[in-house]
Amino acid sequence: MKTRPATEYAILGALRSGPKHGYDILQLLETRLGSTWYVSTSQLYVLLKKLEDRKWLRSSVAAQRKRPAKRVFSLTPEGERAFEQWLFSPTKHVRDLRIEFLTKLFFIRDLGFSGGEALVASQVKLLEALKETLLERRKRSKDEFRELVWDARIAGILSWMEWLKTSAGSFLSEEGKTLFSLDLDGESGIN
Amino acid sequence: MKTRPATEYAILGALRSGPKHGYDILQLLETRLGSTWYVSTSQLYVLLKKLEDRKWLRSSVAAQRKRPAKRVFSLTPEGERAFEQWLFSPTKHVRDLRIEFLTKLFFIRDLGFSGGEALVASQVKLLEALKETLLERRKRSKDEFRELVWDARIAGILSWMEWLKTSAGSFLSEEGKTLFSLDLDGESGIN
DNA sequence: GGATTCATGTAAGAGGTTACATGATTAT
DNA sequence: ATAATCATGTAACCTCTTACATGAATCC
Repeated sequence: MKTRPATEYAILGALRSGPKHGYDILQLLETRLGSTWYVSTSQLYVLLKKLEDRKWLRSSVAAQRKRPAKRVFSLTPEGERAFEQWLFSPTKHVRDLRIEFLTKLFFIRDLGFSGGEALVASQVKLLEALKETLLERRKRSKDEFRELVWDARIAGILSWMEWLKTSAGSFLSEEGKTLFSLDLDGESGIN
Repeated sequence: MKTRPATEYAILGALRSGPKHGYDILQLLETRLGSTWYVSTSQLYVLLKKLEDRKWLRSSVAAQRKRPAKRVFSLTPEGERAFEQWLFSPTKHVRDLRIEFLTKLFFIRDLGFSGGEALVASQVKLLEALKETLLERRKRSKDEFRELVWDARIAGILSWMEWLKTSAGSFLSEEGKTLFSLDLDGESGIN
């Protein structure tokens, strides 16, 4: 199963709070997500077309007296489902945390969803498991270069786990709209 | 100044220890760099052609009695210069540490270069400076999401700095380095 | 007789960037 | 007047992946 590129979900997320036209989406992603997620204007319109073909979006043209016509996009029920499924899934790869996971957290809070803590918890669990397999492999590694590689990856994972438990936790708990529990997992007292 | 994709430098690195043909390069990168750097067979031949066009490589066809002809590639002086310039430059972006920087360290040790410690030191310096600017920006950040983003990036940088000072340091200083020995005559040494 | 190793490539496609192309309105 | 904002797109190109294509030699 090939997962769709994350950029498309950012667009879905922008539309989750109501129908918007292309330029609007651009503004929203730029001002709110900032440097975390840059979508070029060209790419945006290409992706909007693609998402409409896939029936996750539909559009209607809104004529304006003084401006070029706008194409207003809105989520279809399928699109909404796809977005929420993406939103609450932890990322499989560590490299996707930096952009993709951050964006998930953004939308969860921005759109007023609950379930952020659960997402963080499942991401921690996933990283915990990954860390274990890497530690295993590190033990078995034949040469020093491999060890160096595993060390780097493991260090990165630990850093993200720490971040998830502290920064991400408090980001979600601020505002107090959902119950905050840092009781993330049973078996890892290790740091 | 657009930097060349790092994959090409891995190929140059493989050839730095002596002329090789495509299949050989593939084997070498696979067995030595392993999962750190995967180059598909198709990509390899495309890149070899590109590098030859760029005059960083030259090739000659070596006929074999019992096998299909091999095209043996070797570094030109320009190629060698380009490789060494790449080899001793720290990576500008944190995301490139995972693959590109690791590979630099591999080649420095594998080829018996000195100057690894200096590279590590300059990479640390670069990250240190980056950390400072990020800390500055974090202070100025208007919303909590931006703070979260900066926190993640800063944590990642700190993790890498720690790794550079410990793991990378001991990797370079350890004895039993494989000093490269050239095997210049064509098909003798292999299998 | 069938799988694996040796050995080299082409072609299509996915996902993205940069450049190009258009044009009206509004703010300075 | 001219720059910025609003508003939409196409085309070319880059890097990498996957699939396709070929074929002899050797190992089991």
